[in-house]
Order: sequence, then C-alpha cells, then structure tokens
Amino acid sequence: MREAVTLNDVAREAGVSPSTVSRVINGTARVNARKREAVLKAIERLNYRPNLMAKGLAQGRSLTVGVVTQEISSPYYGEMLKGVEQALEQTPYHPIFASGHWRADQEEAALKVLVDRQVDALIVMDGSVPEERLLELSQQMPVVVVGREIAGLNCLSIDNFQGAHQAIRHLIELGHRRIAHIAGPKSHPDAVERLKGYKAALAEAGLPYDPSLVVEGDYLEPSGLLAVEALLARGALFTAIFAANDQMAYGASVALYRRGIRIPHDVSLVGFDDLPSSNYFSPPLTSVRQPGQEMGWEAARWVLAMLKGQSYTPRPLSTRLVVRESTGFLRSPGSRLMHQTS
Amino acid sequence: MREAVTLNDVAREAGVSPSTVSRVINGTARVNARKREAVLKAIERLNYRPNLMAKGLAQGRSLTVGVVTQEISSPYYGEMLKGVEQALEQTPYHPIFASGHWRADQEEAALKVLVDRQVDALIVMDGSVPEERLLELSQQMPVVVVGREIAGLNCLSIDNFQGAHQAIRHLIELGHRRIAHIAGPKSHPDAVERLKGYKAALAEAGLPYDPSLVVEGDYLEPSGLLAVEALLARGALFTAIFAANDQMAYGASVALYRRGIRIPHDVSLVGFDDLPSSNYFSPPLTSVRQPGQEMGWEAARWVLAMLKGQSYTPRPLSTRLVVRESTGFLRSPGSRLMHQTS
DNA sequence: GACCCTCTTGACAGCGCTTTCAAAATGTGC
DNA sequence: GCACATTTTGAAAGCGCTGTCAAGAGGGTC
Repeated sequence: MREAVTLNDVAREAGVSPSTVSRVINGTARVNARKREAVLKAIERLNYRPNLMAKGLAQGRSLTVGVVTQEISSPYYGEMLKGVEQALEQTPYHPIFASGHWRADQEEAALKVLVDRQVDALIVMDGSVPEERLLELSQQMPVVVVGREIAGLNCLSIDNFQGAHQAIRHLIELGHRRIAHIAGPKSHPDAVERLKGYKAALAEAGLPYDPSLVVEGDYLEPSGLLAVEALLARGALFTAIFAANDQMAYGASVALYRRGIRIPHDVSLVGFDDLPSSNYFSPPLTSVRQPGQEMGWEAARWVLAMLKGQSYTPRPLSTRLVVRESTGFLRSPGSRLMHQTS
Repeated sequence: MREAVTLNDVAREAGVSPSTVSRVINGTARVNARKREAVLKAIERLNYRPNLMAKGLAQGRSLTVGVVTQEISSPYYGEMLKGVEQALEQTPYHPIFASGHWRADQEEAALKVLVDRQVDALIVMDGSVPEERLLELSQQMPVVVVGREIAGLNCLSIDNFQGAHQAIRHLIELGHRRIAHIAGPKSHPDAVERLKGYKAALAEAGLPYDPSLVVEGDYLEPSGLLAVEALLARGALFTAIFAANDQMAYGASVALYRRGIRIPHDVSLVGFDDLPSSNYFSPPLTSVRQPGQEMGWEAARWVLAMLKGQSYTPRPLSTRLVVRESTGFLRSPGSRLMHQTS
C-alpha cells in the first residue's frame, strides 16, 4: 500500500510553501503566474490528490450531505436518492445515506451515524423522528425534510390529498361507484392525506363512504395482496381499487390475478407514486405520479443553497394522474365481480 | 449553530489528560477505574460525540467503504446495496455510494470521488472499469469485485451460464421448442454468459440455434419492449421468451400485452435476477434468482475481513430457478402465436 | 533616495484526534 | 525502607490541510 503524496510533497517539489500550494488549489488568493505553473506541474507530476478528510478537519466541514431514508432498496426512495445524487454531482458535496428501516429507533440511529460523520447538512425523507429532534438538528446545520410538513423547518412535499382526489375522480368519471381503497399505514401523514382525498372525492360525487371498502396496508407489496384477499373474503363489492402506493397496487394485482379477476376488464386499479416499473407493469398501471427524482433534486438544491447562506424557493411539486391501461370504463352495473361476490 | 464539544473539553471536565480520554474511548490501554468513571461521566454530562473526521485523519483511515454501482435507483443494485448496508450496520464502517451510470468515464469519476474521500476499501459492482485500474487500486486498499471475474482480484459472482441454462431447461421441459432470447448488452460479461447458457441448453436438447430469435437489449425495461416488437415485426416464431434480466422481461410483457398475447397462455416468459417485484408481477414472473442482497452482504464481509487482515471464504452464491406463473406447458404445436405470425 | 502602498509569499498555529515516549505512580521482594 | 520492575499517566508531536499574520518584494510619488 503506497504512501500517499501530500500537499507538502507538492510544495517541496514545486519549491514553494504549502500555503502557496493550498492557494493555487483553492484559488483563495492570487499567486504569481510562474509559481502557479510550477505548482500545477508538480501536482501533475506527483499525481497529487488532496486528502478530503484533512481538508474537512481544517475547514470544519466534511463536504457531505446526510440523507435519511427508510429503505435504500425501495424503488420509491431509489428515485429520490437518484435526484439527490444528481443535484450533488457537479458540486463538491457528496451524499451519504443511512436507512431507518421504517423504525423510529433505527431512524434515530441513522441520524446519529450521519451527525457523527460530520455531515454538513441533512435531508430527511418521511419517517417518524420526533419533530423536536429535527428542530434541534436544524439549529446545528441546514435541514430539509421531504414528505412531512413541520412548522419551522424547510419542508418539501406534494399534495397527497389532491393526488388521491384526482385518482378517485378519474375512477368516478369512468363510471365506477364502488371503489375500494388500500390505505397506507395510519402513522404516515401522507397515507392519512390520501385517505382523506379518497373520502372527499367520494363525498363530492355524492357517493357514500363505506368503511368496509377500506383496508390498511403497510406500503409493501404483500400487504396489497392481503388487502384484496381480505376485501374478497368479506364479500365486499367493488369495481375499482385505489391503492395508496404502487407497491401495494402490485400486490393487489396478484391477488386479483389469482382469482381470475381481470384488470381492467373486471376491476380497475390505480396506484400512487408512479414508480418507474409501473409503466411496464401489465397492464401498465394508472397511477398518481409523484416526482420522486425531482423531489430529491429539489431537496438537495435547497440544502446547497442553505449551505451557501442563500435563500431558495423550491419549484412547486405537483402530482399528476398518469392514465395507463389498468383503468377502464365500468363494464356494466352488474359486472362480473359484483355478481361473483354478491 | 452550537460549538461542538471536543475530547479536550471532556478531558478538562474529567480532570485528566486528553490521552486518557482517548484511551477510555478506544480501550487502547488500561486506565485506572476511578479515572475511567470520571471520563465516562464527563462524556455523558457534556454529551460528547467524537469527531470521526479528526479520528480518521489521525488514524489514517476513514472507516468508510466505497461502493461503486451503475445506478443507485436500479432495483437490482438496490438489493445489493441493502446487503452491503446490512453487513456494515454493526461495524464502525459505513458505506458510501457512487454511481457509474453505465458509462466507463463516469465510473472512473465515481472511483475518484471515493478514493479522494479516503475510503478504506472498495466494492465494485459490475461495470467496465479497466482491469488494470482495479488491480492498481487493489495495491492501495482492499477491493472486492462483484459480478466480474478478474484474475488477481477477489471476485464474487454467480454462474450466469448455469442460471440461463436452468431457465432454458425449464422451458424445454414444458415442451417449448422455439425459445426467443432478449440478451443483455454484449459489453457485459454476465450477458455474454447468459447467452452462452441459452445456446448450450438448446444444443443439449438437440434444438437448433436460431439467431433470428435473439435480440440484444440494454437491461432496461424499454429495450425489452422493443425487443419483442422487433421479434414480432420480423415474423419470428416462438412460444417462449427468456429475457436476460427481469427488467427487460417486464418490458417484454408489456409488448405482448399490447398485442393481446397472453402470458403464459400464448407465450411463456422467464426473467433473470428475480427482483423483489417479480413476485408481484402479473402473472408472477418465473425468474432465475440471483441473491442480490446476499451478494452485497458477502462482498461487505469480505472487505471487512481484508481490512482486519483476515482471510475470508465467501459462501458459494448460486442461482436458483424460481418457477412462478409466467411459464406454462406448451399449449399445442400450433399455438396461437405460431399461427398468428406465420 | 526616502516614503508609502499594494501585492505576493512563507511561517506558524490550529482543526480534533491518536500515539509515541518518558515521567510519575504503584507494586514487589528482600 | 530500599532498589527495582511494572503500570498508569500526561506532554508533545503529528495526521494533511487551511487561514491568519507579518515580512518581503515591487512600484509609484515627491
């Protein structure tokens, strides 16, 4: 394992002081053109690469941005992380990720890891860290929260109510009257909002709210499958399903497939998030698009601005219903499913 | 932004020297029980957290492991990253990711970023960095390569040939004789191996290899869709498709769906990777399981061992065909598709 | 040629931690 | 109670870099 070449080596090689080398590298002060040349040559010759840890220590910053997600492998967070990565690509900053695994204690542990690693700023995605904790952290460094709204903090989130509302409107316009909902966990504010949007859209259309058509899932595929089975088991009558996220919609579609219930022929299905894979689902899934990548990007731009002491107004993030092939007109008042289960 | 409390503060508070505090924290030498107590109390009282950057600089290591992937948001890499994260969770090390975006130059840039950040070890997933470059890096720090076999390096990969072979055997056993293949990019060694496995299995069964049944994709969904369209356009006759990865299989299924070709009724479909979502695809996708998470885990354990100067023998990683509902017996010699396109 | 200004440069003191090294404290045997 | 071996401890140097500060080098003015 070779010895690393340091700034001192460069200084010696170029016949100048370390300070001068530092100045050339960072452009922090004018340096005589000849010396600058000498330094650059020496850097080239020795193939010098600055030690970012030393630099960080000296400057009191690490040039890293901490990102807390729930699960790094989740397609939903994947999109956001990609956005963050992209926004940071051309800057001196680099993201460093830690996952909360959907558990408050692990999330706190993730925060600790990042803080200990001296991240210069923090992006927190969803989760259930107490608000006070985040407020406390925001005293120490720039913090941007994605997917939650916390007074006194810079937050970035979409209108979940509106998104759900759009989805239900779409189904109603297609003629559906009995629309089941696979909700997200009650502990997630976004899930609650989506449920509200569902109810509101029904109410506006003069449709009754039937609690037996709502099942709570946990945002993962298996729970979508289970939800549909529960619905079917209790003999619920429905011609469409609105799942609070795409992953649960995937699960739901399998349950329907198993029963020989065809999408959208017998039942229409709408998801939320519009994951990249939803476009390639079969049938391609109608879903409420949530601009994950853009959210990550905006969050990163925001903390960058805060780090520079600038203000930043994130572009408004809006949801958009992407209609694909998993939704269709209600076939007939007494569709197959209605008969089958009644 | 509050001033951070340092080891010196703790020393003063506890009435001992900084060295002693360091010793208590790291357990690098015995310390009188009373002093240790005093130090621990002081740490508690001041809520001290060591500065990992300073520690890193002093020790000449960063306690980070660099991981180069192609795309952090890809479900395939997501699984591996999760494995890495998991393996590192209970250690002092933390992963730091950088993406190559499927481009050699960006991959090199990613490597540079990680090396500049003084990662203590490197995990390289697939990609096309020149072998010499990796060998050079391995002189400087522990390196484990996943998904490539490079002489002189610690590599971790599955038997792609065998996996593809299994998939084709399965289709043949179901009666299929004309099996199309959506290959991965020729530049990827694993794609090449999978193609070889496909050919070998055909040959063993005494079936001819028909180049017109093979289309090259790029491992992403759209290319799967395009591939099937190309196949159909050229009037290829087939009753089954083996896609070199699940994402292309997803794309393929959409193309088939659009043409009204049913899976597995008209055409059987097999993927490779067995992404988590494949289990919830409709119909649930038959796929060659590649233990992504385990691969990440093993790679991480391996570099950890190397960092400790220990040797490590990774558990053998094997592929396994997971048969789900996207494959079925050949309906009849003259299946729908055969007629339709002939 | 003395004086003042501006620009460039190097010495040096950190950043917060670790790690020798030698001094201080403790313990042992007689 | 002494000489000696053994721990335990603190002082100090250093990891590789930055940034202040004051000295040095030029240049202009009268």
